[in-house]
Amino acid sequence: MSTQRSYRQHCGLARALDVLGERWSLLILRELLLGPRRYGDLAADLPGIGTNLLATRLRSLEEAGVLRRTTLPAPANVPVYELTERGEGLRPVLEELALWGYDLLPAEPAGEVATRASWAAMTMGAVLDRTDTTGLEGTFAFSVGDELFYVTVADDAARVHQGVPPAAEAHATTDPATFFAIADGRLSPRQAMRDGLLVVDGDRRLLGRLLAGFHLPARAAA
Amino acid sequence: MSTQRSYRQHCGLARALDVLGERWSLLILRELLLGPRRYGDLAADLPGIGTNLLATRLRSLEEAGVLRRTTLPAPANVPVYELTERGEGLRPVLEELALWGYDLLPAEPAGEVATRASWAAMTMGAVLDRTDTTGLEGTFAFSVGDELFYVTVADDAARVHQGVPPAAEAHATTDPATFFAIADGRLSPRQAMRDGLLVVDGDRRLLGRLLAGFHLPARAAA
DNA sequence: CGGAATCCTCTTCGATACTG
DNA sequence: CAGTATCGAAGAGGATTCCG
Repeated sequence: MSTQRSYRQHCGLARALDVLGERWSLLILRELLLGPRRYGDLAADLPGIGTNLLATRLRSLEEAGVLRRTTLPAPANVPVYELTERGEGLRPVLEELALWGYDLLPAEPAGEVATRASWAAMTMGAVLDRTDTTGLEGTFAFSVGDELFYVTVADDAARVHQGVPPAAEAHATTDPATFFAIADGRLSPRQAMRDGLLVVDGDRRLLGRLLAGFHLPARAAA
Repeated sequence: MSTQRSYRQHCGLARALDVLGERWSLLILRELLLGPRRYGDLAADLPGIGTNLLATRLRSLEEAGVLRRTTLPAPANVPVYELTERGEGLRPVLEELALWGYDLLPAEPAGEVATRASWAAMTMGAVLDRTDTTGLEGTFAFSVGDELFYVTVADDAARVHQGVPPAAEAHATTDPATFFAIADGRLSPRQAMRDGLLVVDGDRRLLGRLLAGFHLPARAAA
């Protein structure tokens, strides 16, 4: 079938791009960085991809050993796609590239642009992952609109996962507008709580400390 | 002209891919990581690109502020393309991605595959850049077949540049086969010198120490 | 109903030829 | 030397249909 288009260069970068360089591939992997996902959820979170192209990309990424198709343990028993270890190895690359691109992003979403709190959270996770997190260890759940995700801070890795954690030090509930306002520093968590826009269950102090590091990057001067 | 195809997602990664995600773009930037290049040289080092596509990419990358078109100072006075600071900011991303892809590369170039010592050198530079280089500071020139490049090791940055350095601690001359054999550890520099396959001018000891760190990455087990 | 394969149109790519 | 013009081939996007 696929003629396997290739740059035909004996070079690591060219080889990486042979595998990852086609349209949508890295965005599929971005979604999987948040955890295993179902086909339909991937399609929903990648508006515009078209179901045929999603299937094609998933197949070629699976062939390349970057992701695998598997089945969630009972009682879920649903088929999902998840990163392999090789795919997980792309996390630093995708985080760096996201941070680089964040600087090119307009301050406000303009026009018909899809927005997800979890995309911002991934960028925030990249920031947190590059700072000292001692004393912040724990799990922090977020409900933002209809999105559910959580942040885990361990020894020296910070990760954002989609879904609901088994347990958490704190659970924050808010709406997207408030979430983004806090994330880029326009609103303090303290003020948001006072106004009833941010509701926190659990360890408020620790969540407050988390939010000091879990935010969008400073933007370069225009 | 170009409808500026975009993923239309308010996400750093998606934005980065809007700018860099099209075919050939990152390979053009790879070439520019080695220094300013002329249009014709880019075309020659990217076999298969097609001159129209090269022109289109250069234009859009210039518009994105990743590279600029400029003129080399007299007496050269030739037009070249070079990275902007924003483009230079992609170096860590490209190095990480190249290291990731290097692992997928077959041990031997198979079939009709272009090979350049400078591509390997870039990967080797990425390795060197991630190790401690104290005591290795200096400039080291290489002539490999018809390729000329040099490695600079400063405080804690190692870089590979195309061309001839103003001055160097040592100058190594060899053929591609010997260079690759040394680079991936199949041949010791010492042995290559004894066999007359590697000729070194200047500080042999320091060059020998450089080559201890300037090599291709260890390959993951198959 | 979720997970794809098919079909059709439009855009992009690749190769060569051509021009200032 | 540094690009632009052109054109057939391949890829992407969208809707619909098929399969379990």
